[in-house]
Amino acid sequence: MNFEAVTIKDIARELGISASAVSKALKDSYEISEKTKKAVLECAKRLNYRPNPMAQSLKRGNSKSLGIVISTIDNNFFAQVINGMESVAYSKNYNVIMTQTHESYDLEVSNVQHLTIRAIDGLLISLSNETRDLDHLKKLHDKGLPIVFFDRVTDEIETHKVIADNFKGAYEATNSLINAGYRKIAHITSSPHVSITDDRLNGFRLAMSENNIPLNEQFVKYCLHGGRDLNEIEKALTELLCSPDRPDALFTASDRITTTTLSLLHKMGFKIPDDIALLGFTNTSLADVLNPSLSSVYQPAFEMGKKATEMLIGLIESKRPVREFEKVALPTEVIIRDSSKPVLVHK
Amino acid sequence: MNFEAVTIKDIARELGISASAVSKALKDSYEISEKTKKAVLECAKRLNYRPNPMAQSLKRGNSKSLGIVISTIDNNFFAQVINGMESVAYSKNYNVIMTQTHESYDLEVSNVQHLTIRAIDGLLISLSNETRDLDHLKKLHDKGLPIVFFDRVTDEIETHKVIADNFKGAYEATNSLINAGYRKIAHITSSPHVSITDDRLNGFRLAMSENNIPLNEQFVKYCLHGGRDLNEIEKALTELLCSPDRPDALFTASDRITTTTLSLLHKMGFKIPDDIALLGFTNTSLADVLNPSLSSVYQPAFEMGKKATEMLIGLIESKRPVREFEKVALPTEVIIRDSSKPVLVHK
DNA sequence: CAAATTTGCCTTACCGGTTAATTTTAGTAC
DNA sequence: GTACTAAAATTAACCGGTAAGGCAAATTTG
Repeated sequence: MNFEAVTIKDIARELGISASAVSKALKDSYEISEKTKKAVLECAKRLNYRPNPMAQSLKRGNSKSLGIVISTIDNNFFAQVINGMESVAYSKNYNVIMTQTHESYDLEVSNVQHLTIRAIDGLLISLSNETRDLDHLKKLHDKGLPIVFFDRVTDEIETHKVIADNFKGAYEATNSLINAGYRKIAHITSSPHVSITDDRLNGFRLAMSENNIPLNEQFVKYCLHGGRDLNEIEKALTELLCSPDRPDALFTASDRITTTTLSLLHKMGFKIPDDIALLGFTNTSLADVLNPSLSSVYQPAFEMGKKATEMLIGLIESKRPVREFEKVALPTEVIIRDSSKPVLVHK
Repeated sequence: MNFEAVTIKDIARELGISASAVSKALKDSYEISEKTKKAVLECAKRLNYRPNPMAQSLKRGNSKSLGIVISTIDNNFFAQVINGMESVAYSKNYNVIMTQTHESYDLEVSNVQHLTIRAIDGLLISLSNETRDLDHLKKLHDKGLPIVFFDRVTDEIETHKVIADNFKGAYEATNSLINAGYRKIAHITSSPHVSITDDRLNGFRLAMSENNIPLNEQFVKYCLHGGRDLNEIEKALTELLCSPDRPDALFTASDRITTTTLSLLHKMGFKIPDDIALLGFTNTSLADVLNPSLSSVYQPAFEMGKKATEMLIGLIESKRPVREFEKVALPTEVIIRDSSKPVLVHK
């Protein structure tokens, strides 16, 4: 069942020269005469010769591929990030190998393992919601594997990082809810101890305190699996909404949580924004046509993917060890739609 | 900048035996004594030895990776397909390398080229909307590269294929519109000469003719780029809706076309379903919470990815050449929501 | 015209792992 | 002690491409 390829030896045999002459001719080496070069090039084209990448990798000690670890691809944000990564990688002649953690620490460890076994030249990773221990990554980083973190990052490993400006996005989103007249604002977020959770929560807290609105700590709900399973969001919503003093607005902290919350609110029969307003992080292009149109914090996902990949390839191809690392925060965009209409207008 | 690994030679040196003894011990060969095997295994574990996949690939002549060609990953349908592919590939120790055509024939050719240069063991492909000429794939197929088509397939190459039951999905969807009281049904679809376009159009036509509803040929609109660019859908909609005898329902043929049509109808100020009903192929999990909730034909995307990958790995690992090929059609599901409510109820 | 240099190509070793062919070692039989 | 055999390990070749080093022929130089 294999699909035999033309090798450098076939060309050598055809022209009656040695394999190394062919190799050198193909690299336009000064050691080879113009006549021979021309003959080799012609023959290579005629036989449709392609160098075997595995032989090259083995010899050179690199693989020209990048590993990507994300939670799941079926999510607008990550799909757009990968889109950006692929565009850069492809243009620089790398390919990408993607794996999903589904927010599980164990899967993250085994995926990272799997990827490094497969010989990647560098790693692009957004940590799973469950991940607390970073040993699996520290070991690789210490051994010299270039790593760039994006989205969910960590301070424990010194390398390049690309995030959205989560703090500012959350701060502005919360302010917009406050300006629209909402006061009892609840926040549904992912697992604590994840970078994006902290940043977004801090932005939320600052906006609240700057406006002198006391924050009911019961109004901050964590979803340990990042909203991967519906039940945890359902539980958070039930706790928030089936109480006498329920919030008048929800600020949700991730793509999955936001869209699932919208679905559940529908199912539970809440009118948005009359019964409760909703504003959340999401990258769905359908925000405009949701019922109601959904106010959202949009992250420049494609750019994040591009930037992270450019940084990683920079690390990989750097001649000298890199000592200075960047942490880039890309601007988010808060877009107000009907799901957080001003209170005065509709009440 | 490289990240040196433990090799079989390190183990050999450590134990004072030859490299080949180590290799054989690791494969539990009968030629090696139990004592040596135990020592090798212990040492391999201690040094955290991992065989170099490129060396193995070079020797064995395979790469344990599968190429995937899709139009774009930022699309619920394809994201779910890839999800399914990844799950199977990963469990069978393959990795997947994904590329996007963005519906361009040229990109399809260059991506396929790029993938085969990278030495894949097999190819999973959904043809681009632009693709008419299949020479680039025929050549590879003739050379023995295992290929499985999914979603957008072709009759010109004999191999396994996995599709959704597009004909039946379209037939049932159209029938449901007819049963709901709509008569002037328009169909917005992708490029002609693409398998899914034909199948869906035929299902549409059959339902119409079985119900003795004459089909206005002006009511079938093709989008040559599969809805990748907004303008072509906008043009189709304008032509359909800005005419005295305009349709009372739209049946849209793909994920992108359906969601974009919904957005545009909103923007143009049409009330759905009062002014015009909408039902289309889409895999978005947000169908329920769109405005209005969107009637849809759902495709088992995850299963499609799984099935296609199982078939491909079957081809790759088959000892004897495969002569009998399957074309599997997975059932679609038509889900009626508010965007195609019965006419009597709301008019 | 011989010596020195350049040109152009070949031989060889290597990357890391696999495996056929072969040699060494240990054990048994006579 | 010799002959024979089975067991255990080694050597060598290979996968395809790369690159250092070597060598013969052609060209330049004194």
